[in-house]
Amino acid sequence: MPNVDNYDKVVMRLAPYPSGALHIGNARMVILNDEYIKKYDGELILFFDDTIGSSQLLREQNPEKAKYVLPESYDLIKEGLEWLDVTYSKIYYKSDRLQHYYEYCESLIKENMAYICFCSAKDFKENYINQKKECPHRNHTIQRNLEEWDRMLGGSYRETEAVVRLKTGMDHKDPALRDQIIMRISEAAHPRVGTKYLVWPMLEFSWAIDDYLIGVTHILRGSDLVKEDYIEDFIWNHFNWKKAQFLHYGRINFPDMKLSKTSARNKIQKGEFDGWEDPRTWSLQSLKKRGIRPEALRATLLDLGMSLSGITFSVNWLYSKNQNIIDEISDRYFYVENPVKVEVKNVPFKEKIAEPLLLPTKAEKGTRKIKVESEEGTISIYISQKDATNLKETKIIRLKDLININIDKIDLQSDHITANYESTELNREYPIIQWVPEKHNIPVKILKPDGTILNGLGEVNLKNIPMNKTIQFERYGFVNPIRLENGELFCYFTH
RNA sequence: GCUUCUGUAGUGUAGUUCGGCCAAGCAUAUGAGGCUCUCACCCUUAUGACCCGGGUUCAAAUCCCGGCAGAAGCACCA
Repeated sequence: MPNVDNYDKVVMRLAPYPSGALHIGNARMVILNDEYIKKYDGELILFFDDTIGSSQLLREQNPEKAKYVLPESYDLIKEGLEWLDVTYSKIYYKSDRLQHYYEYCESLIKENMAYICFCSAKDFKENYINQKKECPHRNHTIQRNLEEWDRMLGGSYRETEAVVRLKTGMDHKDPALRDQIIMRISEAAHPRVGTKYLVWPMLEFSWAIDDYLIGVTHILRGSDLVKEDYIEDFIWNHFNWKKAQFLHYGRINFPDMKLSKTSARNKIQKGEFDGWEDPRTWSLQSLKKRGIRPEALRATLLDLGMSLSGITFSVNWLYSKNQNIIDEISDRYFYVENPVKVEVKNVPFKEKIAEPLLLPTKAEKGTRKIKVESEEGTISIYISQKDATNLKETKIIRLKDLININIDKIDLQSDHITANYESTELNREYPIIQWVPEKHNIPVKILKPDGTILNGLGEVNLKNIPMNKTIQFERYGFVNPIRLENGELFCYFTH
């Protein structure tokens, strides 16, 4: 990190916009900040970037697209940070600090660095930005601008009728930086301060003020915000303030994941998603529910580093890191999806207890017991549909830790298979599959990351497992048990 | 279109500051083999990259120039 020595102490800030729970993409910003703070023994500030968001007009005309503060997200964000094990020294709210922005905005007007503009957005872009011309309002006197500023604050103008523009220069070579708006009017209500304020700052302006006031030394932001550096720097230069350092990281694309707090919010409101824990939100809350370890997410994000190039994120990186952690602590159980019944005849015992290891890599953890009983020399068990479709008549397979059976007849139409007892000893020639007794088992539902729910049966020992501790269904994958209700186990699929 | 940034194996990253130790490391993915009463884990092994073209130099992934490709910004969003 550059220029650490220019400052007594490294101070950085997390600046989430509270429009929903933090998701896997936001976590990169959080983790990188946290790692730098730890490395340089600095201070981390949580600064809710809760300005007003979209105007009242947009909220009415296009509520789907509108961006606004969601009251519950303040807590959702804190919860996510806690899960990530990120601590901060203090909390600020932008919505508490409007007076600061007003004060410095007025200074800029007084010093002829800003003016009140009455152009519409379209007009300004087409006639002035694109043609590098100054709009008529730009040359109003300071006195006039101050009067109009008072009228803006006093409510004489409605939304979109007046804005404050910074005089960065209409001939600036970068069209993105020509006389940017720094303050605008919003009639929308804010969850924390209601309609107390009518005039709200734009992101870059508010940060120019706050980063200075709260003493931030290093600012980490995505490459989508590089132009904001210019505005902050412009204002710091003008006030002759000590500057913070900017650091950037590139954008990540998340194919097959819709990573948008706004979009998640809409789907939750419509009832399409089951709250912020729905795996399709990819929120930190949902990852926790799935049994993803925060250390795995941290390591994955850290692997990406500060690279400026656009990255296509592969969720397998996360799964792989997570598996390294949970594989050696997740107990194993039998689970059969879309069960198909198998009747095994001519078994030479009345009852037999299979004793598979809870965790093969740690045999000292012991075994679990699965009992099967025969009636008139026949036992009934279930296997998964997937395994059933791979069976062939007269072929021998092994029911893991139990017996070998010789397939007799396969009738997948009626989900019924018959077989004959073959032998008991392990023989590696035979394919090994998992099974569940017909008499003692437990229904299991699994919620997949795409929102689908799958049904199956699990071994009876699942009735006595702790919730929220990942387990592995052998030859299937890892799941996180969420609740045992009405004799049914409900799990989130991990990976 | 204008502005800025970035280009190392399928994917991501290390190395680029101060050229040589990089015929390029690591992770993940994939193939093969081993271990195992899971097609998990673990072990062994294989595959696979410096965007292109010039230039400087004894020497370039690293410096310079020119292409090309990708990303971001050009909102009264953050």
